[in-house]
Amino acid sequence: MAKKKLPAAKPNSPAPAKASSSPKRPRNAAATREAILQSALVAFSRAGYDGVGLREIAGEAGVTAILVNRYFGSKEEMFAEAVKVTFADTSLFSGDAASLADRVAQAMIGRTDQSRPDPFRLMLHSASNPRAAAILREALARQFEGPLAGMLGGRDTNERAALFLALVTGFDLLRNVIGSAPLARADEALLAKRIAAMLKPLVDDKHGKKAEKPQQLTLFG
Amino acid sequence: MAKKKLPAAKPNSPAPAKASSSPKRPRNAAATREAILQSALVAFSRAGYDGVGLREIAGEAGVTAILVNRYFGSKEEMFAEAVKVTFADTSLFSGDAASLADRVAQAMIGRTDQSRPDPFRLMLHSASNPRAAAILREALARQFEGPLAGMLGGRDTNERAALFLALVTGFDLLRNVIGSAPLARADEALLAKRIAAMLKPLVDDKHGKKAEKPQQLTLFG
DNA sequence: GTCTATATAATGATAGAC
DNA sequence: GTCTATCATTATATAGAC
Repeated sequence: MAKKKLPAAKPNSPAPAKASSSPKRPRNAAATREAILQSALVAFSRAGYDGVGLREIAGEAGVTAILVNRYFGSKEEMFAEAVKVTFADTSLFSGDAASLADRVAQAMIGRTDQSRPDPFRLMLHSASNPRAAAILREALARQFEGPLAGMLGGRDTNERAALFLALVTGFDLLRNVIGSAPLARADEALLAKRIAAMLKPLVDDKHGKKAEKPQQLTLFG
Repeated sequence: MAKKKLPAAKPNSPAPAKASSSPKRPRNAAATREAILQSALVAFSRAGYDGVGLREIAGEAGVTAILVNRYFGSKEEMFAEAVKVTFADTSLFSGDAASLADRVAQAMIGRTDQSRPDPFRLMLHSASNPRAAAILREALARQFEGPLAGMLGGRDTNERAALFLALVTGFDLLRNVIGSAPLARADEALLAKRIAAMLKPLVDDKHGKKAEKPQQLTLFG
């Protein structure tokens, strides 16, 4: 319906007030850029890189799609900035290492709000695009794996941090993206206990080559 | 280049031999359907539901895109069948439960071939599409969670099976889709040990409400 | 600073020729 | 049984008006 929009509705309206008090039209560049970015955070987290168009992101910010390219250069560059911002909150990995597994497990079972920016959801929804995956790989390494590895003692901290994130991400995938029934319906307290039990072998490392030089870590990812 | 294809190359060729011995043109419907399906298995595993077009799938099978709709009805119906076939191999979850964690961990670290059909890769690359996610949810529950839960004793077998698959899937995501450096470079034997250590708390269940009725499981997912 | 209008390309699906 | 040709839609990105 309305195949090409009626061309006789607004071609020569007298321009009443130059739209100086329009509800959603920021006046300066910085505010417009920020509005677009905030819209992108939510949209990419909800639908992923390929799942949302520039028109949708711009429309939610109250502007048209052209401003996305004007302020960010391209969709890919905007995505890169959105990823960086979404991965900036590392509070999930702060605190003492002893209770890390329990805290993260407890935090993960509460993440069901589909309408808020979320680094794991953003990654899961965008990983299928190779370009997006490359951006996500770097953000994951520098903003998540790195800080998390810093909390872990012992050997192979980067590898153990990555396995830690693998479970967290996989759980989010099955529960909130795929919608696995056993995880969606499970008792939350018990679920958190089981996740913590899986994470703990990573935090208090019992593996690695038992009899070796006790001081030999020079390789950092 | 070649904006609309030169229209003077082959409009009235004399049709030399009716193409009865063309290298990639199956003669009967069943063979053509199977060729398309096999092409779809590989393509969907590599690029996901949204990442591959009908023309590409058909071209790899040696036919044109119209036959996809002819034999499967729509892209979505073809995807559903491809998912079912790709999830049909449950040999990963066969054998004794005692060594399940070690066997699966060992099997996962060897899955790096991007050019073969793979249920986890297929799921990871297609989960961002809501329609594909719904199809994957059902296949995962009936063809993976179910058989795996059947191998586990004790309580909440469906939930523990889902957590088991969460780690396996998350590991595949970070290592082979995102391309996390610590997981891609890690020593494989040590990696398998750590994954098995995370899976074992699920196989030999130590959680669940300790003091309760020992016989009370009537709810099946 | 923001818009309308458009360029270019790719998608899934379909009609009809052979 | 399979094709060429085309439909309608959508995508990102850009040109130029105001």
